[in-house]
Amino acid sequence: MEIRQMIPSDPHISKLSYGAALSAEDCAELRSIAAVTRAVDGGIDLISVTEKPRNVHLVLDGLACRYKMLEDGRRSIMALLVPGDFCDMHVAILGSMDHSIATLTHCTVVEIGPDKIHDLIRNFPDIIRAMWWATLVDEATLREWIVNNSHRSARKRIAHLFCELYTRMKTVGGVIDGTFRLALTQAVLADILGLSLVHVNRMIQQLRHEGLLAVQGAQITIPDFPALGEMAGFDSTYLHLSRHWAHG
Amino acid sequence: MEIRQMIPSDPHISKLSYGAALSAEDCAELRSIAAVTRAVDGGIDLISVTEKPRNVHLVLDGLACRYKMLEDGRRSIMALLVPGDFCDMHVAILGSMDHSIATLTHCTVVEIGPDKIHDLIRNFPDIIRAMWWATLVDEATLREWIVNNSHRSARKRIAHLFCELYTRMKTVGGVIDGTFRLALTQAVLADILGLSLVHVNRMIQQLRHEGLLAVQGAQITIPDFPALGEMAGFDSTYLHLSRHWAHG
DNA sequence: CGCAAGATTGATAAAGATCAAGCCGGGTGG
DNA sequence: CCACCCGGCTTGATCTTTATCAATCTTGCG
Repeated sequence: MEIRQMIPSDPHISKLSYGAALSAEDCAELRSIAAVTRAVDGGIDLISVTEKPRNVHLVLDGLACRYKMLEDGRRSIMALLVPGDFCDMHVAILGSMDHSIATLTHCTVVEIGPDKIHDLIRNFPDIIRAMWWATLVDEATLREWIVNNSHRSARKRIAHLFCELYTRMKTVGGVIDGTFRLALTQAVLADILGLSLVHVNRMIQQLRHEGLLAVQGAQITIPDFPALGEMAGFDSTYLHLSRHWAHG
Repeated sequence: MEIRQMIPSDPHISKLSYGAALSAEDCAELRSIAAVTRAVDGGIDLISVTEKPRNVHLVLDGLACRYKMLEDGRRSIMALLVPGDFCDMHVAILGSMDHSIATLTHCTVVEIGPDKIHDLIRNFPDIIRAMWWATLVDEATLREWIVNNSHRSARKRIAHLFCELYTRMKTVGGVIDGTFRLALTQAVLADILGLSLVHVNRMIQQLRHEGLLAVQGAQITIPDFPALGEMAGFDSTYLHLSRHWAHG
């Protein structure tokens, strides 16, 4: 049986609730923000290099990424945006983009204008606080990707990425029985991890044979998450999911 | 002849002036902040993992880094802090550190308490704006490090790092005749770049023999910066040094 | 003088890239 | 309905890059 839809309708609310204690009004506001969506095909730039960024983006469904092209035509992916992820909260301070953001699959996104942000700042401080938290988690994730891509073997690198995605999907309610949906081709994995497509393929097969990973199309299953995490040296601290604000 | 001191006394002012138009009062305030310094030996943690961060740090002299230790005892360095760099502007929002910050050499640092930050927010909006700019540049630098460490050969990786450091040192007035001082051991370079010490050594020698780089102790000379940049695929856009705010 | 930190060298092994096919499934146009 | 085409996955053979191991060298300094 294939699971068609696993992401709840308000992934951003699930996610932000880890960053601040959101009231019923906050949630209502966040729901209303997500009322007007835009459908975008896969492989489309949401913002591209040199462009002057205007809106904050929110991914509600699908998969997008931050990337740069190298001199020789290869693509380097520096971040994945899964449902519930915001981006460019702040970027009005910088004059221009130094990278592009593109959809990898068909996506449902929300564009939030500067007016709305100012409204939030004035009237919904906890939402803003949660959005800052999300930004800081993104930064921590960048650091962990540096560690992963610089110092781990191909095998661990792949395993670590899947552990991260599993955990992130879980926070937006996208994991059922160790299974989640994410249309990651092996070519995309190669661009993320700085490995060749062929090598990614072989390492994934190895993980499959060891029973640590199961992939069928876009459906990814991690049968024994602790085992995979142990193998990869995965420590979720950097995702800051502890809701520390609740204790104080 | 060896150049002893090349960093001007207020590197943070030089740097922040790229992030916002600072008034004479802003500069005076920044100078007074840097009046009370702390001397720290090399190899000391300024903040370590799991600690609850309190103060914002500013490096006035020396070299520090963000790092994590891996399971197997290796060290992964995710960021270098050179004179003029702030860190943890924000981090009060997060409950705990997910990495450590340590000095690599003897450093002169400033610790800025929450009270001072609140004072700045109330009375020096341009300083705050510039500090946000610095934070966003740090984030952009993390992204470029992912690209560098994931997709470039050892040779280019090293060259690219030196191009970045040259450029960053230049913005704080630390470059004279293509020469700057930075006490980077080859072991530290290995931890930054995810390469073995031996391989770093050989590649640096290669760059030296090609006349692209000269290293004598802590003194680093880049005789032909455009040539090195060209070779490494270095594009300084991500450092956001254009002073866009000046045109508008 | 002798030590320690850092740089260098040579020999060998392993991880991963590259090249070149082949395969599989789903969509499409005749 | 079927041939074929294309994107994505798989395989095998071979080549490069980089790691590892084990010394040795250099230099500043107590």
